[in-house]
Amino acid sequence: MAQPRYQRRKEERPQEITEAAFQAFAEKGYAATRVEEVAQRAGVSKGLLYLYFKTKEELFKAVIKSVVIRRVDALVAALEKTELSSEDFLRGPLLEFMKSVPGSPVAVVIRLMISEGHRHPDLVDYYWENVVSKGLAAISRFIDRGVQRGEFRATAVSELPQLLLAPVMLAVIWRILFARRVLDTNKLIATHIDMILAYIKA
Amino acid sequence: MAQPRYQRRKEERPQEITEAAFQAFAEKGYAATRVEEVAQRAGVSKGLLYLYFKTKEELFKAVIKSVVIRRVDALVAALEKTELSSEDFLRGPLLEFMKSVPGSPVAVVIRLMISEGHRHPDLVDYYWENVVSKGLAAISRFIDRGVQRGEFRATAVSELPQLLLAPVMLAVIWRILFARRVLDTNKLIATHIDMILAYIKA
DNA sequence: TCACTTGCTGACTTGCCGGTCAGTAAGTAT
DNA sequence: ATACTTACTGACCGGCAAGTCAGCAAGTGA
Repeated sequence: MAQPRYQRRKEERPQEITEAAFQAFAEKGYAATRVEEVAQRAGVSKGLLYLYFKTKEELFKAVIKSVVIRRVDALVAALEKTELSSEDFLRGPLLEFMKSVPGSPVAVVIRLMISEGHRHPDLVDYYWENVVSKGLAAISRFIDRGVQRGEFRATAVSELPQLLLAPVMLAVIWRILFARRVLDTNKLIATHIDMILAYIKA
Repeated sequence: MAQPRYQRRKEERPQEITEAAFQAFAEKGYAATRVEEVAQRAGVSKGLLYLYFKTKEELFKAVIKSVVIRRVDALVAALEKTELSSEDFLRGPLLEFMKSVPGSPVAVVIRLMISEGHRHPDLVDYYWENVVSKGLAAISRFIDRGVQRGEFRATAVSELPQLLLAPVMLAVIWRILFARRVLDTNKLIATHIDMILAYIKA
């Protein structure tokens, strides 16, 4: 016996803490989550948390970044490198990606950004540069490529890639607000893609 | 001289206070707004505020309800009573309505609901029953009417009225997060309506 | 095994903010 | 005028949660 009261794990702590924080923020939002609770979930004392993160706000930023970083690049790469026809790509990989968002950590991040973005403008900038603008630009290029290949006709969609993502946004919000009310978000998104294609196909 | 220090205005106070609260919540969000600040904006002491609203939470609910109540019924009525062709109605009054949302108090309410909804489930229910479900049902009926009249073909849009509103949602979120980055939300919404029509027209 | 470094703990401090209430003065009735 | 009601004020209280720090003990190396 004489279980040691704790183990030293300098390397792993930050990730363990951000993961615990993500869980907590996802459930309660940022403002309503106590730092002490994050520490508990991470199996750590509050004091230690403050060794790794100077303030609660810094912890918040770390959480957002940890979720965001991986996600987008995969999508962008897929958009650039696919050898499918544009239509097949929209109906395949992109559709799957879009359907996955509302149930993913990204949805949590969106909620946090909407609630707390105001007070973290530098974080909004970061999110903009590393996620939103990259993603939108890649979609724009993808559409343009379709136009050049003669698969699509020239439409306003090229300059408004947001149009593609609109139902994803709605689905995310829906899940946040009305989790209990039924909405077939998959069908919503699939129908929307169908509609887009009907509109832009040459 | 001898300005009286205050005037008694029993009748007007509640509205004055909810209006001040709306402003404050719009700028800072609910959690970050101090009751004292709301009182100041309303030109009133904190104590008086607590005479009219039992708690900060009750004030919050009053604010949401005051914004929401008027709005939807007008839309629903317009959807039922219009004598325009379905296409003209979509391209006219409905488009105008949709374009107006991102800059209206409704956008603020949406933000507040997303941030704080979790902790006010009864408010979410209220919002659902009095706004969302009513509005969506009216749109569904409108589409169905178009189908019956032979203006539209039968599509999944009847069961997914959310599809129509998706770009409005995105525009609202965009304004909240990326106010400074340009997005022609009017064009976004107009193009979307165009697309919907191309998809469902008989 | 003993001296030493440092990851880690948890009780404490501090300041803020929702909510209270004793007192004050604006309006009213007589 | 004068007595009375009540809308309104603002100093105060209590609790809560962010952030601190003196001390403790897990690991390390000789």
